[in-house]
Amino acid sequence: MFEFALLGLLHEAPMHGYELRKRLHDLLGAFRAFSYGSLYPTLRRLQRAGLIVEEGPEESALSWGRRARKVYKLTPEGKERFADLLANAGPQTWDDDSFGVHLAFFSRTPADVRMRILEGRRRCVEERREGLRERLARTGEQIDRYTRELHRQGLESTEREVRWLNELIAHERSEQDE
Amino acid sequence: MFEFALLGLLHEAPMHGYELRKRLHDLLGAFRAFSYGSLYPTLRRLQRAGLIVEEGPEESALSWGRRARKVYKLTPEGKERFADLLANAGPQTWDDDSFGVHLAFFSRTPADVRMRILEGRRRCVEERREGLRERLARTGEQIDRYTRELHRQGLESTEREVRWLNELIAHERSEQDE
DNA sequence: CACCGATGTATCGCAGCGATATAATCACCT
DNA sequence: AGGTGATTATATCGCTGCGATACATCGGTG
Repeated sequence: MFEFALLGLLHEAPMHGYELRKRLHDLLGAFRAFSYGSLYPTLRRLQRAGLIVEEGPEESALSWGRRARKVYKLTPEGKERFADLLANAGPQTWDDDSFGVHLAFFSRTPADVRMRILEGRRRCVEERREGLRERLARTGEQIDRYTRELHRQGLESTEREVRWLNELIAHERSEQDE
Repeated sequence: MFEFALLGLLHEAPMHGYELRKRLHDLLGAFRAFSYGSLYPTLRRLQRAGLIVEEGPEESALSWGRRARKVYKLTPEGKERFADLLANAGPQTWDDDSFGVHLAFFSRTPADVRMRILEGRRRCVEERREGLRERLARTGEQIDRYTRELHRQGLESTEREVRWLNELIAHERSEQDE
């Protein structure tokens, strides 16, 4: 997942770790924070898998004095891998953790896959909503006040998210027709 | 965190793994799902730490024919540990992952700690909200449509959560004064 | 000059997840 | 009586990601 995000980011330009992290943080803002504890290991994983490579040590002319940094760039296999991940978009693509990340890379995502992800996400949130509705109805008044409050808030926010997704989907469709 | 949840649940009654999982799922509903992959290891961890013990094999009379199950109950140390976790409630208590869990155990939480957690959570969400506002303002129109949409939605939902927390806090205060 | 905050790379141990294996029991249909 | 699938139940494996921490350099500000 982090793998997906890093590959996506490196499509913009070659970057070093710190930069990737900042860029990602900027992109996802509230949605999800990635720590260096995942960043560097993932980077090495991608490198071992041949999906990224360290850019040669040239271009030192301009920016010397700068601290040692490793700039990574995508290999053709890396680009392919990113495309594959999108092509095989499935349930884990639209769970709470990844949906935001994928949305952030939508401009680099084919229209049909965009639609599949949006609809998958909608179904996922709708299911949660139904679960909450049922739970709230089932447990009449006898349940703990705070838990009830938690579920009420959860229900409301899933309802909002479904509405939001509907708008996104509608917009997507209108663009497709034009 | 899972540790906190299990200790909290076992205050209700002695339970076996499967039951704990179901109860937790019911309690948290949409909020968070726990897999058996964390459940059983955590249970063993708690047992090793002496916070829970397997209940003796008695009372077999009533329920035989049932599949082997291990019923755990709290030790005094376990109860103490739960109280300690509440007493030392800090930042990790009110992050996205744990806040819901803690709220679900509020009826077992002292009023002053409840207030500390609610206010901590509010500050945390407010900070996120400010971050999003700033980011939305800073990046005028030039940013990717989808990312922008993500941030807009994020901002709206954090705003709603702050309002919700305000209500909870107000209610808490009104109860304190009465 | 001394300190601080940002830049930068890196590792360690732990928490939690998803997938999977295994097995007994129950409710139901035929 | 037999079969089938859902539910109850425990457990492990490898992996992802996190928080804490360490370390080093740089550009300012007091």
